[in-house]
Amino acid sequence: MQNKIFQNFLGQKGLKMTRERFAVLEEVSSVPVHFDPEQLYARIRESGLKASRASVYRTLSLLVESGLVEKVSRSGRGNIYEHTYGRRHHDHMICDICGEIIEFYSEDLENLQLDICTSNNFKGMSHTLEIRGHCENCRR
Amino acid sequence: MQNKIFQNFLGQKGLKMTRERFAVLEEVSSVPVHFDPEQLYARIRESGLKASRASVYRTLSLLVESGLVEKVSRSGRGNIYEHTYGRRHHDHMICDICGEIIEFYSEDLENLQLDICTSNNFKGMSHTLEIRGHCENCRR
DNA sequence: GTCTAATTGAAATTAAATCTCAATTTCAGT
DNA sequence: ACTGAAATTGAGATTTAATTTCAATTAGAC
Repeated sequence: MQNKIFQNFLGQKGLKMTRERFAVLEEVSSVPVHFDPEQLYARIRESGLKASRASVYRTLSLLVESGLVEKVSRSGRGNIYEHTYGRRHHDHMICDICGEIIEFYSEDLENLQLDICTSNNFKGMSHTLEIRGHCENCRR
Repeated sequence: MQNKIFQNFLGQKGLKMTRERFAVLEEVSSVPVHFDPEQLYARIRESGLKASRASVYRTLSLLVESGLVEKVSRSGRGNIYEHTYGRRHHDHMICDICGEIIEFYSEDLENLQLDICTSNNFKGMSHTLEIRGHCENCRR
């Protein structure tokens, strides 16, 4: 599972699996799917776990590198991350009014992007598609 | 042209066309297509024009609202904007290595997004697609 | 020209994220 | 289990981006 994955990732890079890194991964698993670093830090403090703000940010970067977490958006002030372990890739619609985040996935969309990368001789590693507008509820 | 457009926009909102706002729009027109607010501010200082940092940020928001400027990305630290007057919508590939920004446009991609919005009962107003990876030059 | 509401700018403030560096911890090699 | 080198940590300082404050100024309707 994800602990093993993270441990392998760290091993490959000659990094150590510390108590703090474990705590961050632990909390990432229990936090809502979309979260921001400060939220995560606050929750770690509340739960018995321990990791400084610096470690939270540092570990978050490693988790992104390892593929367990993705940076979702930078619409507002800070970054929003999401826990991606066991969830397939998807993109987001964000309601400008109520802030709701709707996830969607389209095979066609993914393929189209691959084609576009190919024809530009670009090696696409990741992407973010964010559609902003008004959600179902706010359309009235 | 764009001055008129901005003026109309301001008029409609009961806002005033000030020297400072004019200066910002002026400089947006001469700056490279992709720019960040601090760059813009620096260039305004250099040229004879005058507008405080606060006014630059404030005006930039208005320009986005008016449609003359778009927020492109928030990949790194600050926001990147682009001047969109007279240019059609497009998306971006950003090289993780050298930072190069490649623009692209795909009718199919746009249509696909429309379909996706429709089937989610979402009224899409704008979107940002950012593909990150390695550009042609950096692939070796 | 007058008047009022909008706007400005300098500096303080907020907020997110990163950096510093002495003290601590991990873990590979024994 | 012990040791030592190298990685990691945390508290607080720092950086950077952006926003806010508010008294003084200015635009523009009348």
